[in-house]
Amino acid sequence: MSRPKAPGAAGRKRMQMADLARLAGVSASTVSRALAGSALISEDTRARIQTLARQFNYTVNSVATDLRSGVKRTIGVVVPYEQATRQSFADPFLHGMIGALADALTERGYEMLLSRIDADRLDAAAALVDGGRTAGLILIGQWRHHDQLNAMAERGLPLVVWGARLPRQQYCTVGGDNLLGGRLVAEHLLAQGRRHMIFLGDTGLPEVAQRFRGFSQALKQHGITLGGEQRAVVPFLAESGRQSMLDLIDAQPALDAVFASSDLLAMAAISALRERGRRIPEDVAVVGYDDVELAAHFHPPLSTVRQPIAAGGTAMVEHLLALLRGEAPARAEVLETRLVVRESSRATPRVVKAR
Amino acid sequence: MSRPKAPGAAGRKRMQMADLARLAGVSASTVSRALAGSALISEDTRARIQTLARQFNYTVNSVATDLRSGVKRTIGVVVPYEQATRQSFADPFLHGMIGALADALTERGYEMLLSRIDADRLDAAAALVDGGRTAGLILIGQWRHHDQLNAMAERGLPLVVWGARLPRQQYCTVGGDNLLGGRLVAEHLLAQGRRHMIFLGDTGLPEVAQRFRGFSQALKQHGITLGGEQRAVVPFLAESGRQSMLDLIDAQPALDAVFASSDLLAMAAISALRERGRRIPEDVAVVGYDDVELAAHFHPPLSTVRQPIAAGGTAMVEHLLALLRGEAPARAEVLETRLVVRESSRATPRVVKAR
DNA sequence: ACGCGCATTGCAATCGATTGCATGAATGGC
DNA sequence: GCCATTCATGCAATCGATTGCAATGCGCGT
Repeated sequence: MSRPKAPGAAGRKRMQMADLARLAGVSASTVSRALAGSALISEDTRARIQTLARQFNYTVNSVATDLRSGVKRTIGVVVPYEQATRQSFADPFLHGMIGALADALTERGYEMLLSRIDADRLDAAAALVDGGRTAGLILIGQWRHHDQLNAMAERGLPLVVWGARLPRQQYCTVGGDNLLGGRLVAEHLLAQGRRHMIFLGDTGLPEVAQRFRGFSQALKQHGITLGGEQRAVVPFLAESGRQSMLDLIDAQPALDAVFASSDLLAMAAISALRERGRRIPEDVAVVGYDDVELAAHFHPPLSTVRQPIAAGGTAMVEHLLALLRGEAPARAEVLETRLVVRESSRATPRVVKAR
Repeated sequence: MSRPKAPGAAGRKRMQMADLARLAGVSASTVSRALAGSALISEDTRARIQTLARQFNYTVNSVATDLRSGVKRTIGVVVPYEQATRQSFADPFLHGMIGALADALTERGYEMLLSRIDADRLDAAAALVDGGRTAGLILIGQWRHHDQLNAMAERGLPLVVWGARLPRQQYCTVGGDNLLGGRLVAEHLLAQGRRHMIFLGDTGLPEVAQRFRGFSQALKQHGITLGGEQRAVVPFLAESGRQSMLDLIDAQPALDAVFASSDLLAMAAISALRERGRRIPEDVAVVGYDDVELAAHFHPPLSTVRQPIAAGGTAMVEHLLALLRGEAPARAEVLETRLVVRESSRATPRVVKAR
């Protein structure tokens, strides 16, 4: 007797295993095994039950399954955001990363719970695992709280983090070679004859700090020292990047190269440079970081440091699943990192000024 | 007796309510009520238990809670992808939308399960609800399967879709006014003296079809008819956009305006136009759609049709929660849609040719 | 001193599945 | 034709919480 369902309301009761069992004239155990594809069930019973299930739109309640079986097929992907700047989903890099993780998880039969948390309380993410909702965590970025991440890992929380390799690190990271990335950019810009460099990015974040270190160390080897005034600490936001760049141009009219720690910042910087009448790359060379999809279609096409995002997503998922299998945690995986040179930093039609 | 935990392994058993009850010297019922903030529990018992819970990193197992209480605090956000083109996360618009949804859901105490599905089997998303994992669904885009969405809604599935208002629609949509958007672009381009227009986008998708209709209808009112050769059916992918644009330029050298159905396509088109030596906007005006963050920082800054993404995210969540409360479903909400004119289509320094 | 009411707390059933073990039917060996 | 196997299925306990109802203890009025 199918009672008339309330018009459009959620009044309809969902069918459950016992109902299907009744329909099939078997016990719930049999239905459970049949749908799980157990070898204990005869071929025709299984077929009959599966057909019935499809007919009635029945799907096993995975909440109950998870509870009983104890295995979870959901992974928490955590995107921190800074309270102050509301910075978070702004950067296209993040977008690519989430897509890569979604792919990797889906392929392996896992679901993805996407969660935003305050970047100052990374450890709040632990509630997703403590509360039994997810089997493990993937955190995008270390932000300013290496210590919190270490504490979580020491507590035995299955955790993989996108970011930089750091001293005394207890958790597993996957990331690019930021030191190398910075160095490559420095060498490239030097080879183009640039001398007055600017660095754009928040060096309070480990990855950015390493990019800066690689950059400035390589410059120093060539006799160029980067002072504090050649560096603007800006969050990964287009508008801040543009504003900082405008200030820097006014303060240092001689600048002839900019290394931005993300493509978004690089594009914003280019926008600002144009406002001040600088030509790219003739007057100023600009290099970004990440090689997001749009970088190639920007004008001028953006030189940038490429990190293999898809491979990164896969690596993070693999490391996490290994952790969940109880394998010993890898400390850090460093992915291939290389410079992609496009128009925004190519050639220097302008004569290099004597120093 | 805390057994020594296997080094870094997942061997550690999670604490549960009964354990905490033992520690506090009360029953599990009391712990449950105390943590839920029930008025039945005395103030000091509650405080004692809550302190204890914090001390031991105890978090109520929400899988068990959901099962028993029947209320779910998780919403499925579904991002379809086209098998053929692997198109999905590519468009920055999507990125903004996911961010807006994450914000809206988090604010209201819901979690977000992000799921990718085949755009040809939108109804596969129903498994998230049928399987009890999520309370309802938010689908981004109607793609080519209005019928599947109707069937899901008729089945009583709590569902809200981002997209266009369509005839005989049984489900709730939230979206911009695509017809108006298309018309605004047409009128703007005409006002700039443009006459040879090109439309870029996959008109197999309802939203794009409406943008095209608004665009071509407005043109027709001004005596301009858009033939099939003035329209390229391309997916939302940068590389396809660029390639189609190159072909169009070669086939129709006289073109002086391009309306792309997404900012990503517009940027790719600009990139292609430049390759062929066309100046933007002097030779060709380009207008995009969405007003993604980068549009303003592109070169030249991109004219585009703006849809309020954050408001859209909030609206979708509100409609879905209303559905879950059993309220009568709204059929469609159409958001404010307006043209943002920037450099890419501004002015026409070139003398308008006599017709 | 007794009974009543109120404020707390515990017992036990329940949510919807999974799974070890027991059971019953069919088959095969001798 | 009877017992030992094998195969398929059912019973009942269980996962970790929530919640209606019963029980306890206490204060207080009379």
